[in-house]
Amino acid sequence: MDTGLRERKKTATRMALHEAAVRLALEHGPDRVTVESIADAAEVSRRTFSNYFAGKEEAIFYGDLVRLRRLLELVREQPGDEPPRAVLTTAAERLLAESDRLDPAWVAQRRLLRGHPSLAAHQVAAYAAMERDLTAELADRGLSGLRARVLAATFLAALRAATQHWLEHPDRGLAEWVAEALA
Amino acid sequence: MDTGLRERKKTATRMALHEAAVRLALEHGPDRVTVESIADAAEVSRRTFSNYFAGKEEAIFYGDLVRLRRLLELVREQPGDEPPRAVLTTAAERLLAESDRLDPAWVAQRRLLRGHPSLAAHQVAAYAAMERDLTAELADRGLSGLRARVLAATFLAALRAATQHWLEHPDRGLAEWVAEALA
DNA sequence: TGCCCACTGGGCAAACTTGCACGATGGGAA
DNA sequence: TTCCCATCGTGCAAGTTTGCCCAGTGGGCA
Repeated sequence: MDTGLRERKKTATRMALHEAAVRLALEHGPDRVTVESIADAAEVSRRTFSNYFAGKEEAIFYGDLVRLRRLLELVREQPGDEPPRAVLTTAAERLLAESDRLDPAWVAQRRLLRGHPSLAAHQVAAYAAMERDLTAELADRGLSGLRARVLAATFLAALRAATQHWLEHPDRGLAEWVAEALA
Repeated sequence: MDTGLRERKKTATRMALHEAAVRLALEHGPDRVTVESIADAAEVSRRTFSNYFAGKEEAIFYGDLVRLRRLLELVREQPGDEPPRAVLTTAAERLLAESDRLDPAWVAQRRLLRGHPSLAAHQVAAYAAMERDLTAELADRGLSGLRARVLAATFLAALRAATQHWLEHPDRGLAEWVAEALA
């Protein structure tokens, strides 16, 4: 972490844009939100928005990107001699443990954005990028190319499915659904 | 007023620095405050502080400067054929009317800063600058150079004296003291 | 006395933001 | 269809902030 003022302000601006984008998308619906209104809400010029995000979808899904990056980090910081599947399930457990998101706003957000065509494309793209990185990480841990690819793909698919399922059946905790899906 | 984003942010930064400077001076005493601590409190670099103010005293007295500038503005916007003394007293009345400063923080601030040598010098300088501008304005209204100078000087002196007096005898309103001093 | 150290003001380059302009895109009205 | 208009992405110049620098100042201490 760079504790410099410049770096902190950039992070703050990125977060302000992300949060403004999510809030406005929830308030008015994802397609009735303009880049300009997001920039205004974040106290920043329209041009500056473009310096941070390629489009409003990217701004909306920035939270997911952070989450996925954190997951990759959790995978990487585990010892190299662990069995790959254990590494993945442990990482998933820790991710859920450190972000106890019973935050109802987050749930509402996911519910609203789910299934929205232009947004879904971006979410898929984010997962695809993560799949690449995760595959590389697993290959570094000795798996063959094919096995790494398959494991990464199925792991992320299971994660996504469990989250989706949890949104529709919040009677049990997300962690339980994830555990079941990974098994 | 320029409603542009750039201009608004500059104003916000200047105000943040001014308010941080006053707050810290009140908390820790005027000389135990460093430029760096002011900049930190305003979420800005030490270098940026220097882009706005020449020193911490200037930052502390920026509020007074704004007040004095507003007074000059109130003088200027009055019709040119008014008697000069009436112009001044009217301007003073309006200034007091629009800023009903019974704000106890402001009083505490003035009490603390009053008499502090390094600060007093700057306050005097601010009044001197205003005296110049006010003299010029009065000269534009037809007064001879000497009369303009004297009227400006006595008017500002009366204002300052009334404020000072009010700080020590807050039993009557500031407006009353000012009215009496001007008479 | 001389030395150290915190604080300051300001030069400078690099990084960042803003404002503006221009072309591209797409939806809706004539 | 064709035209209009809102929105968008992006290049560019000007304005602003940051970080690093260094020299000057003044208080405290050996």
